[in-house]
Amino acid sequence: MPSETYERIYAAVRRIPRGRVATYGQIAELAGLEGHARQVGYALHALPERSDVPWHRVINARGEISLRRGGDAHELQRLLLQREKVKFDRRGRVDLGRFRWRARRDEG
DNA sequence: TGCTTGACATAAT
DNA sequence: CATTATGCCAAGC
Repeated sequence: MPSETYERIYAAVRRIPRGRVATYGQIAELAGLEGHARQVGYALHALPERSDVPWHRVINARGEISLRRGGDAHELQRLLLQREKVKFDRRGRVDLGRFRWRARRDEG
């Protein structure tokens, strides 16, 4: 069982609705880790691909998939997002101005 | 225990 | 909007 911090992060990621994307900063804020966006990415890194957490809906503040080359995870994320009707830019970036999910406090 | 790295964010240029 | 520099906390060695 992971640390309680991770649990909070996973819970926040699960709050992301379909067809929307959220930035690490948002997840951190929802998880109560405002300012610790790195830990969000780190938690997702430790997340198994068999997990029920929609990690693919989490991207960086630039609307780009930060995953490094050498792994297929970044491609998988793009495919998963495309299945969510999320449009990608020519440079492989998402228009946060349209697909960015506004977190809600009274929701859930 | 201490240094380096990391699925990032923000401010400055 | 892209690039560079700095800050934050946790994991890995």
